[in-house]
Amino acid sequence: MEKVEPRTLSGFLELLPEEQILFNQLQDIIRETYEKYGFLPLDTPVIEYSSVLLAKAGGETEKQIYRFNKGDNDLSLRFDLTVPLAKYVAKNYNDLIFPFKRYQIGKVYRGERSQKGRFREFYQCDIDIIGDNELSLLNDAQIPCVISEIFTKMNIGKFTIRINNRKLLNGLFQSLQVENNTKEILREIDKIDKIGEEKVKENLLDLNLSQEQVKGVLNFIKISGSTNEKIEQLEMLNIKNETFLLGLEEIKTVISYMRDLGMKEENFTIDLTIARGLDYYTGTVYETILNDYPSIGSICSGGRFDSLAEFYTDKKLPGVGMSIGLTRLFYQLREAGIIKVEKKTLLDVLLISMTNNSNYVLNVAKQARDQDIKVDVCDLEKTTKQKFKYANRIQVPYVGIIGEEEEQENKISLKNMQTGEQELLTIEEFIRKIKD
RNA sequence: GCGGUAUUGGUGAAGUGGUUAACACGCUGGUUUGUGGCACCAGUAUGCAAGAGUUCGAUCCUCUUAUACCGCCCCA
Repeated sequence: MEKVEPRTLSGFLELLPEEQILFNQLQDIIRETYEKYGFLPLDTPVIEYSSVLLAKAGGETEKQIYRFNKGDNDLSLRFDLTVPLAKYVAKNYNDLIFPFKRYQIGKVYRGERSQKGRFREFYQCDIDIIGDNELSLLNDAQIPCVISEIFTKMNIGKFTIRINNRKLLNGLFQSLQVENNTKEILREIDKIDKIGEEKVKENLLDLNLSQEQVKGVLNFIKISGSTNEKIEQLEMLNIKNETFLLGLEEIKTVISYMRDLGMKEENFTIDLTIARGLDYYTGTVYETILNDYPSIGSICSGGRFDSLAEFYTDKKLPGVGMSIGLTRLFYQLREAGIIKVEKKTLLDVLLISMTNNSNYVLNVAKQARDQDIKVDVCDLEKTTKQKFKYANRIQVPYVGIIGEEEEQENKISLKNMQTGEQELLTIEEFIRKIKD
């Protein structure tokens, strides 16, 4: 029979079991930490009506979205978790308690040209806090604390959450009177780390900015020093623009709250060049990098928006959130050797029977499982050598050997596969030993 | 959407216009049917991405297609 070649679409990540175990460990840290801070779980469909997903979308989104027809329905795969959240909040407004804090871990889809570390299907792990009409800046401060705790727990080295406020940039643009092509300017600012100051200057001039305007922009994004020094310099710019001053107040407040929340100084910084979100965010914006691996890029980003669901409802629903791109993070961490596969099995113990008598060994398995021990029984008809070979391959920490002798005495020989030590234990002793 | 480079077993790969496509890892079996890892032995690509062409002869040269990777674009 003609066989079909088993292959996976480009840009879709598929892992081996031992890799998936590692991936899930990271995901568990994220989920547990989100829950610890009071975020509620949410799951929404992968497929939505195109009209819902594309309510606000512009050109690029439409190009990247997976869109198809089924019958008369025009459907799309979700490309992020924020738009479905907006729909959800608008739809369930009357049943939700505000501020609504939700987390969502799920796959999203983007029909981009896939490259190494860039996926078409990937996990996003979002937290967002949605207010009804208003939302305290305390939330802007709590979000990076959650993220900081997660990356600390993951033990992936030093990281920095870069913080900025879009009002600073918008206010600056207003004061410089360069408001018509802010989007392009933001894009250039975002590139400064990559292409350097000179090139940015050139590009800005190409955007028809005057020498003076370029100078104004560069003076702003070149501000450096400690967090407090940066704030000082921002104040010294003496920009008398309402938006700018509001942004400055906001970022000062947020940072003050963050310090009160115990956020370590080394884990955050003001970075006036981050301009992510382009036209999406309206206040605080965040981006996170690993200090030792800047080339990995941002592993987590987000920000504040004034009105989450304006395309679905007249209600004003300000929100703030952040998203970890887990698939990319996992892939990059593994590529860089920061995380390594350790376990090939989740089992605590594998039972190996030396006899053909199934009754006793299966009963031991049942008793162990009742005590929440992860246990499996090796296929009975295999040879002893094959059974041990299997145990060795899956790297199970313990093997429970059960033969005639053990069966008669109601015991089990527990072998530590690392040290090779073996001892004859009662079932109770065996269970106690595995549990600690 | 636009460029560049590549494609040899399950994996990492060497190699040449002309007999059996190196080596290593992995896997399977055996030496060893109440004890794995180590060692030794044996097995493991009718084929060099697919198709067409040039040639007495192509994995090697040419073209087309597919796929992958690297840039650009973009990244809510």
